[in-house]
Amino acid sequence: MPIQLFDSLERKLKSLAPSHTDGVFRFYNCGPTVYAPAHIGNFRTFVVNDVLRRLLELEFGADKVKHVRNLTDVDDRTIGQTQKEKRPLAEITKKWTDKFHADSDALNCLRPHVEPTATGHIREQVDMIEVLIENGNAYRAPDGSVYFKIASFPEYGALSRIKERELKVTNSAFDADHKDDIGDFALWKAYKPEEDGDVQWPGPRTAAAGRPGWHIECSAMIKKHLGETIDLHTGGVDLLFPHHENEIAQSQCCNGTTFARHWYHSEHLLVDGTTMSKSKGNYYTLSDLVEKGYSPMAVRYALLMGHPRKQLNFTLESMHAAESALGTLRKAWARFATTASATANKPLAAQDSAPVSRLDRVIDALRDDLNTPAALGGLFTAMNEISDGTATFADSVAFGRALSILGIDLSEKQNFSIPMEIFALAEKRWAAKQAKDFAAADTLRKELATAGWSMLDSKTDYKLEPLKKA
RNA sequence: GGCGCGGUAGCCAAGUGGUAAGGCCGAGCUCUGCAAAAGCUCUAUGCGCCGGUUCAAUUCCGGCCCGCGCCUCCA
Repeated sequence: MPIQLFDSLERKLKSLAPSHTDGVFRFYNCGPTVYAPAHIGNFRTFVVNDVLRRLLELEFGADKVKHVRNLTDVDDRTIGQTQKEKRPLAEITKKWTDKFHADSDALNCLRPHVEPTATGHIREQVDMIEVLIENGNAYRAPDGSVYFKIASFPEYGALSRIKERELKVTNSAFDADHKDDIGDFALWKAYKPEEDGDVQWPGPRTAAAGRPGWHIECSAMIKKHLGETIDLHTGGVDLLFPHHENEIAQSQCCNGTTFARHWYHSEHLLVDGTTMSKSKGNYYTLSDLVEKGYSPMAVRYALLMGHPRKQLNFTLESMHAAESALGTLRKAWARFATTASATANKPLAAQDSAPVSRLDRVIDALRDDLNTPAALGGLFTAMNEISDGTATFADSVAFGRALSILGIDLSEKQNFSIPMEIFALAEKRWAAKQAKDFAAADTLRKELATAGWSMLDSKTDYKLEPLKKA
């Protein structure tokens, strides 16, 4: 069964396969703008793409997948941030790039093979813009900016069906006030001293100095790192229009070939039933959730609980469910891993086929349009079957493989430290318990709870855990 | 107004023309000084509403109600 993914352009499921003779599957995922911490809605897309990357590597081979994801490090928002903070652009984008990497790592997302930046590809962008001007697809505006002329590209709107839409004409849509047509978009923005600080580069021939428009960076970086035709282009739905529509226009007019053979868009993450925004105060970053006591792995799990092409409503309750589910998996795996080791000496062939196929339902669910909730369900179904004490070595291997495709790391990472006074209280309680002074032990347990800690006894030992914050 | 998506148990969620995966929560049992943990067991005669097609619909068709997203900041 090949990997099938919904194609946003043709609006149907299509099989994925490399088209280049080298057999390398080329895919590009639109990355973050590094002017602030990425929120978990952003990470939904990146986690989904990470599962896709892992699945592709399983399918085509680890060395037969080339994954490129950009960093937008110059645009209205990054520049706006430099003005707000009165700091150099590079300093701000470095800070948030580092944070993005740290969060991605914590979420167990594989780094893309190439992570190009917009500022690192000014030359490539200018080159493309010049070709577009020469081809008559772009024009210089009076202020020295350059715009793409959508009327010059008949297929414009195929992806987003923009021709069937009514463009809402507002004043802000005409912000640039130099466009010939409301649908035209900026390829190059002329330098504005009062807004842009010291951010500017020499522009395309005939244009003013300034900076690239947002859309052109992806077209230029894709051309450089993946070629003129790529096998898959992904991103969040919000990028479908205008960003991806514009990329198609730019690239196809410049290169004269099909830009992306397949388009895939993941849906929005909602919070409390509505889209995330700072003004609504429903804006979570990874750090926010870690601060509340949730593990990054639980965040990843929570982001995979919904089908990637369906809106997913994120709540703290779902975080709790994710954390619990992860705990169940962790304990079950530990349990049957030990029973599996007992069978490890048996010949593999004798125990291979059936058990491995039990876990195939996880991979199969993923192959079927990246159905992550079904994959997670399959994981538990298999787990329940294996947990009856009959787990074999092959089960254990297959289970581990299924987990790794989902990028779920079950190793326990203690992300808290125990303050000395808490440890002292716990020791005191343990001593009281050993002395069978249960009244004192209970009082101490309450004290620990008040301080935000829970003490878990076993026969010979105890464990301290912080209570979850609301 | 235009484009699109969704409504399945307390919550999340998959799925199929032939009678509902899975997770969380909850309950019961075992275990246990307490509290947990762990293990086992249980939890939708029904899939927004109304019609239609069909031997059979949650699954197809039509209408309606409700929710959400997008329409040039946006993963």
